Amino acid sequence: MVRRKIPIKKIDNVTARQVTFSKRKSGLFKKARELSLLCDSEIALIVFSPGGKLFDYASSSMQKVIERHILWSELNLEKLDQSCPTEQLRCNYADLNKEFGDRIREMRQLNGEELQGLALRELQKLEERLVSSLNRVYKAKVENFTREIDILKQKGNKLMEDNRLMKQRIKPRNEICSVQRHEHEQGRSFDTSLTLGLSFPAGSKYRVSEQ
Amino acid sequence: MVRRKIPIKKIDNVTARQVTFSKRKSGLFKKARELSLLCDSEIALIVFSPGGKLFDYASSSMQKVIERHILWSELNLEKLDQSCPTEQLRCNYADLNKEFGDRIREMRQLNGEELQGLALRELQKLEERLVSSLNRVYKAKVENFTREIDILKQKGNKLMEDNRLMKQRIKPRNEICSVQRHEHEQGRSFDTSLTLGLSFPAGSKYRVSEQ
DNA sequence: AACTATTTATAAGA
DNA sequence: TTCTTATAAATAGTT
Repeated sequence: MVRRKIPIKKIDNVTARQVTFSKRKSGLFKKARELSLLCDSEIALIVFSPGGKLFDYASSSMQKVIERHILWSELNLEKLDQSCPTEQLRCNYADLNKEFGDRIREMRQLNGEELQGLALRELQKLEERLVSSLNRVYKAKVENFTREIDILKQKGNKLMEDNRLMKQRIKPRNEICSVQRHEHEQGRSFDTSLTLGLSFPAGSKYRVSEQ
Repeated sequence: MVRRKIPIKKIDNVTARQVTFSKRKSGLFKKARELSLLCDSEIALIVFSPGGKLFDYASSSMQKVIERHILWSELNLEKLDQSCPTEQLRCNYADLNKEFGDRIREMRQLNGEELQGLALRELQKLEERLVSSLNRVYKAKVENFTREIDILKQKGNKLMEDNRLMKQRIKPRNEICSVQRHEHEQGRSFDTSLTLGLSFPAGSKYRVSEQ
């Protein structure tokens, strides 16, 4: 783009490539910052150098932008209905979808310069509501997972208590009881010996944000 | 940047802002594509318009770049050791960390033009190995979660079987047995009634990729 | 890192 | 929206 125009294809010379990368990277990040400021738009930029080093920029936070991107990707692909497990959640999503359609149709009927800005604000509000609702759906999923484990533990503890009581009734008669094959496990609380961290790294840094 | 220089702050006029957004967005995406091609670097760009519309670009795939970003963020922040649950996984990470340090030191001792390219390739290989190892660590975590649930179910089933056997021993004697308070639960397989989908949307589209 | 000749990007206007 | 154009900004090659 200057002393001589260069073709846009991989630069073979390693040194020249490194220099160009450094220069153009600065330019790209500057442009990203400027667009974000000038137009008040949310932007994320991730760049890995040819050497594998990471450079990034996010107008708000990388986590936020990536989450928003995930939400919009799922919305656009209309794939959520497949991954929505319980009836309750399915309804939740179906309602949102219907509402979204209704609103879009409503707004299509509006005309005139003045109403365009209004429609835009309506769309933004609608988006906010969708994002917030989807976040609630995701949180419900995570809660379900945790709940399953809790319920399993509870049921296990009840069974152990029953077991213990029945044993007390049987033992005094000094019977050889086939169920004692698991005795070594009795008396411990019903739990596994596994100490678990997070199920997925996203669970720490990239979890769905609180509403 | 032209007929007149404009200050880099939010453009108040809505129309002007939309026009500027459209123009600069094109420029930004063009620059991102060019940098990716010229320097063979992995790039992702996410832009939300002031109206909330999504535009994105990724040199490979958005999923890949975001995953690589997550891995590198965790590496850079050196937070993994805190979220690494089992001793085995902790060792895994510690070893990788040590190896990384050793290799860096090794390469720092190298000199000369010719060796720089070699060192760069070494770094890239090393990066690949780190990414692959971290992927294995994350997969292990997910497996642990699933295993915990399986073990809980297994233990529950064993206890239920014991319970049933003991009951058979007690019942013939026609005793009033306090443990029958849970009888309505007997006979079912040990499980919850919850039908679970994914624990997190990331689990589908943004899960750690297979190695 | 600096310089600078050119190419690109783009703000304002049509 | 799209084009035109005057100018600002970015940058390839050089030092």
